[in-house]
Amino acid sequence: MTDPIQQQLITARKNQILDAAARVFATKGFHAATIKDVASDAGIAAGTIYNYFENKTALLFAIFERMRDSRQALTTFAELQPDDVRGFIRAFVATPLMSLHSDYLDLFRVVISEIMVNEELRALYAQQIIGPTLIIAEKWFQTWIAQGLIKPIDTGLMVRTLSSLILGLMVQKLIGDELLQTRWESLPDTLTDLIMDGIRGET
Amino acid sequence: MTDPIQQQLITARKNQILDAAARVFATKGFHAATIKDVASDAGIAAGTIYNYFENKTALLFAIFERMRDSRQALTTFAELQPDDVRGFIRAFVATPLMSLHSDYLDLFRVVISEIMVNEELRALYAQQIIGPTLIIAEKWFQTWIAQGLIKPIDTGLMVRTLSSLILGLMVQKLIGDELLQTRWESLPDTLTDLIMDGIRGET
Amino acid sequence: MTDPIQQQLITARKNQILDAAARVFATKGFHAATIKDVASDAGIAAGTIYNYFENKTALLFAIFERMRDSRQALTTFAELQPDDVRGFIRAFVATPLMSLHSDYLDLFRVVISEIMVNEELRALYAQQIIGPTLIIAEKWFQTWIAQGLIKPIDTGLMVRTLSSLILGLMVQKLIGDELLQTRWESLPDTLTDLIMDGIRGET
Amino acid sequence: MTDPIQQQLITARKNQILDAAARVFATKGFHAATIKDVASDAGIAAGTIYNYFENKTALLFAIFERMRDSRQALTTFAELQPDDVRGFIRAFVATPLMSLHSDYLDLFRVVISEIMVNEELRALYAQQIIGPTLIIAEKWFQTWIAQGLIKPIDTGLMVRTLSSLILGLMVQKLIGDELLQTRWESLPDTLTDLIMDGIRGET
DNA sequence: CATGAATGAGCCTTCATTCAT
DNA sequence: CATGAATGAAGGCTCATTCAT
Repeated sequence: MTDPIQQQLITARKNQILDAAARVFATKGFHAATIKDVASDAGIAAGTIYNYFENKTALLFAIFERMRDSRQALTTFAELQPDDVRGFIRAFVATPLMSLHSDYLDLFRVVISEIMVNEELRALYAQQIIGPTLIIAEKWFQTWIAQGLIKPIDTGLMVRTLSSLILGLMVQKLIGDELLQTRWESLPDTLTDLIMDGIRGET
Repeated sequence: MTDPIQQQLITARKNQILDAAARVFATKGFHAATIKDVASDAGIAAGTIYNYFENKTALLFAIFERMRDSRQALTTFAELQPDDVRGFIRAFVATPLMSLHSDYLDLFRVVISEIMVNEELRALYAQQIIGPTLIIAEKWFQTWIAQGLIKPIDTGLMVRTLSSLILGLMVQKLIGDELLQTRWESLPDTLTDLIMDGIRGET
Repeated sequence: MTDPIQQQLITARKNQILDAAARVFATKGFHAATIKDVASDAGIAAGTIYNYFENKTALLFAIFERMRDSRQALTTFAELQPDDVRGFIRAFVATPLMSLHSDYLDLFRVVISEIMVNEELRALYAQQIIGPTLIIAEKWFQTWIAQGLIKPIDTGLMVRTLSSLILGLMVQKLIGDELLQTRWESLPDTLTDLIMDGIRGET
Repeated sequence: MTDPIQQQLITARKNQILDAAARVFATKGFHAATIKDVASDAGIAAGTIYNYFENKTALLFAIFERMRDSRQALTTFAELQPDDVRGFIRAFVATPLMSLHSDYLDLFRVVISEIMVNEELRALYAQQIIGPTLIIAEKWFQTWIAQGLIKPIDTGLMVRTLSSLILGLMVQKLIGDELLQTRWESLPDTLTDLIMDGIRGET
């Protein structure tokens, strides 16, 4: 049961299956992909998958969790100066944007697609990914306002606007916007400028 | 063949079917919905649907086209003053946001979900909805820059940022963000302020 | 919906399927029989069965109901004289025994087998077949006791003994007892004698 | 090979497995029970079962054989007086009826169910359990008739009637007849009276 | 001999689509 | 053009059985 070597084997096999599932889902989409597709890609028998995952949906959820974990690993703003508004904003924007590797692109597409439609997955996404980020960010904004570093804006709407902006850019990139894809690297700076100062010409 | 009365009947029947399909898809999702579900909701036989639409996917595409048309109808900025930057931005943001009625919410959810996964639908969305909007908006921004009304920003990235912001807010609302849902009405003004002037405190 | 011709067609198709199911179940047993077996035997596609029956188990239940109905049709003792104890007993015994045609033999085997194991079917059998018979019979016995026609026995146990005897004979015949099969016709008389007078030699 | 200690170990392990199988089969039924269920209940691995039994069906057969053996152990009428007709009948009836403990109830249910459907098991039951009993009983009846202790009835039908009565009562008890369950203890006497003297009132 | 992961045949069921009426 | 019964391909999932360790 708790044999560490067994656990490693189990984890390895799970990852093998999830890697295959991620590839297949990304290629064909979740609904079009079959368990046999995943099994073939993983080089195992279809039935074996059910020794490690409850059902097809569980594969999607596990993939989702892996994405969440890999994302949380990135979301560390520890080294930032507390009053460095611009630095924080840039990091806040750049971190998720840069995590959207070309490897993850198609997988993210599938997960987002299912999030829209699957209530349970949607709740997970809201609670485990969006939620914590919003709370952390909102505290920073409140601090800055108290310090007079930024205008006294509605922090709740502000953090949602920021995260929506990021999410929307990702989705639009996924949709195939060429300019976004070629200029993706320059987004953090451009966005930070916009958020800090807006577009209005100085008068 | 091209008997106008026949055409009207055909159009009416198509709309009857699409109305039903929109309701059913919105309720159960595209994949979970069956042709019989749609037929029942429309009060007709399942076979009849195939007299008007090629297959199930065609229903989704037709629904998509209706959404596109209704959206294009809204996107008229004719009455705006050419130099009213703030007015344009506000309209540009408010129009799609306000079109996300509660009626359309779930349907939009389904369509977005499929757009992510269906390449053909995705191309349509990019070309027919996002594309024209971006082109129009970009021209305005270029004009304003020429007039010195706004900073000399990268207009391509700018319009994509704006439309992504809108799209992202819609998606995040769909995901179930409560604050966004209750404060939805105040978004246009808040966003316009942000876009125009940013968050930085005046020094 | 309530079109009588439609109803007839539906009933005919249901019977066609049930006939096939009865044959196949009788031959291979319920669990070993597949839906495709039934469909092939009925000369239709597998999917068609699901237009008429919920699932495989529903087929068994419907078969059970047909047997119940055909059995109830036989269970009429109206023409008997109220004080004809021997006549009643003989009819009570003979009716079910004689209904066990060779056609029904294997089917009855399957149904009994499932009744043992399927709680819902068991409840149906107890309530709809055994129960009513016991109640009717018990009233007759009580009348006869009141009239002094038979000994003051425990009527509850008596009617259960009788119906168990019948059931047991059927089961034992199904098990393949050759003597029972060849002498089946003489059972009613033999049993009636036994029940009336026992085996003890007159002293 | 024929090491006696090895044999004991093998027998013990077989019994361990059969005990578990009996419990699991009785609880879930033969078809619903899985080999893993049995293995879990026995506290061993699924594969181990196949070191002792050919396949799943073999478990059922072995259980059946154990029931047969335990039953034969009971069926000893040695101590009865050869002319004690009533005593013999009572023992003949009481022995199997009383062997239907609540422990065995559900197991018997499963075995009977499979006997109905499995031809091989059915043959075993007929030859090894019913058959010998009938032969023994028939000889007694013939003796009694020769002695004038009972009427000159058809002994073949008679013994089958008796054993069917017992079998039928068991089945009906299994089906859930409440009165039979509460009055089960009084059956031997009641049945013996019935068989000996019938129900007809003395004239 | 014990283990239990791997296997893969096979089943029930769904449902988009067709077509005779 | 409407109907809806019939179709049958396809998929998720189970589980008895095997066999390398």
